[in-house]
Amino acid sequence: MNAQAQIKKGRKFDQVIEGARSVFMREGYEGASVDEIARDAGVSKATLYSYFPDKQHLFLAVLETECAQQAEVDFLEETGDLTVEETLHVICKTLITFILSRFGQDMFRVCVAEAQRFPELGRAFYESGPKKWGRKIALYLETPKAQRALLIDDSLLAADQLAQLCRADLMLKVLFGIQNNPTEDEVDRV
Amino acid sequence: MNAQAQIKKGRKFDQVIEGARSVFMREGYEGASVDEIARDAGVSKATLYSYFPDKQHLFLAVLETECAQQAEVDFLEETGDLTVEETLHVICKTLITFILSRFGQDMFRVCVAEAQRFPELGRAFYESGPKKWGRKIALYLETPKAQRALLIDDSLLAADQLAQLCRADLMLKVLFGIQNNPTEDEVDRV
DNA sequence: CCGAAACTGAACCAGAGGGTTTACCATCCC
DNA sequence: GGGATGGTAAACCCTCTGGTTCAGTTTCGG
Repeated sequence: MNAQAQIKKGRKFDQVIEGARSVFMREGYEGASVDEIARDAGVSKATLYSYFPDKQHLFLAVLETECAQQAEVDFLEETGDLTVEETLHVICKTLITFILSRFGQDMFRVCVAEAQRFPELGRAFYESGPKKWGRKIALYLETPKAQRALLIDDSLLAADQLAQLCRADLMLKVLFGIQNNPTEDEVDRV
Repeated sequence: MNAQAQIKKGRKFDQVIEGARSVFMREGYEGASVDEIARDAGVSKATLYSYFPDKQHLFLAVLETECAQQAEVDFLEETGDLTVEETLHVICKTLITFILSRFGQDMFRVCVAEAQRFPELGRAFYESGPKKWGRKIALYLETPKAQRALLIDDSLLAADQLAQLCRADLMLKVLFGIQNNPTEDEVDRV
């Protein structure tokens, strides 16, 4: 009764997705060739085309699972006995680590690049990534404990801004990787 | 004696660059075909190839002029009799307007997308864009007038962060365009 | 008005692209 | 044993791509 039950079948399915993922992330949509994907996935082109009707659907399928995986990333497992400042520090560090990770970078790059060609993609990425983080952070900011320590009226906007501050050096990472500024971020913000 | 004097010659040069610009921005590097560029530029493929040895060089040339143009964007023409808060407001508004403009968006998208394939591109974009803004804002923040009103130790970092706050809704623009938050940004910041 | 330089159009090339098909193998379950 | 089912390899089709060439036209400075 599942909607996608008709599409996916066969044992090599995951191999295909994984191979496609790596090639698409490396080369972008137009840059990736189906032959290369098949080779990289250790699968024949025929098999590949038995799963997906064409390149586009394969691409979308990959991005779908990526977005789902992105949405899984979590934080705030235990925040019980930390001060508000410490908690924010943890949040920022987690976010920054994720954003600077290979996964986060590739994801971001490909989605930005192809959001034009695949309009739905932009929305899906935004929903499963930034928006989700924003909501979670906002949720924490509305906690009585946080409210007592900070004066915030629009918690969603504030959450967005906090998240954005963490990105301050995203582009710098193209050149080198630092992640020691969360401390300063915190100080400035609180 | 100029380094690039040997390369560029002929009357249709600008047409070529312009056509290439629009196609590359629309389709990305791999997505753009040379035939389409020639058509769009109102020029024959032969002419095109008389200017540039290959697609890659054409692409780089386009991006070069784009970066130069990006670096031209200016603000802070007159800041004489404005309060510090007002000045910051103006700066933010200018930055946001630029970032959300068609030009800024296309620029950003293509550079992010192709920074992998053309490593120098990422650096060039960063230098002529974000870095330049950061330095300019930092310059203002070090003004005696600003120093009197704000307590800032690392003005470059602060500038980066201010600029970054302005980007808070960049992705939202994929869906709709707002620019009424600079006011709130200011309030939070000062 | 001449001659050179710039430009054109179209034909051409080799290679690679997406996508299909065919004929053949490996399981696995009855 | 004998079909299904899922997989494979390779050849194949057709289109498009980047890139070249060339005979002929436009443009323009002197």
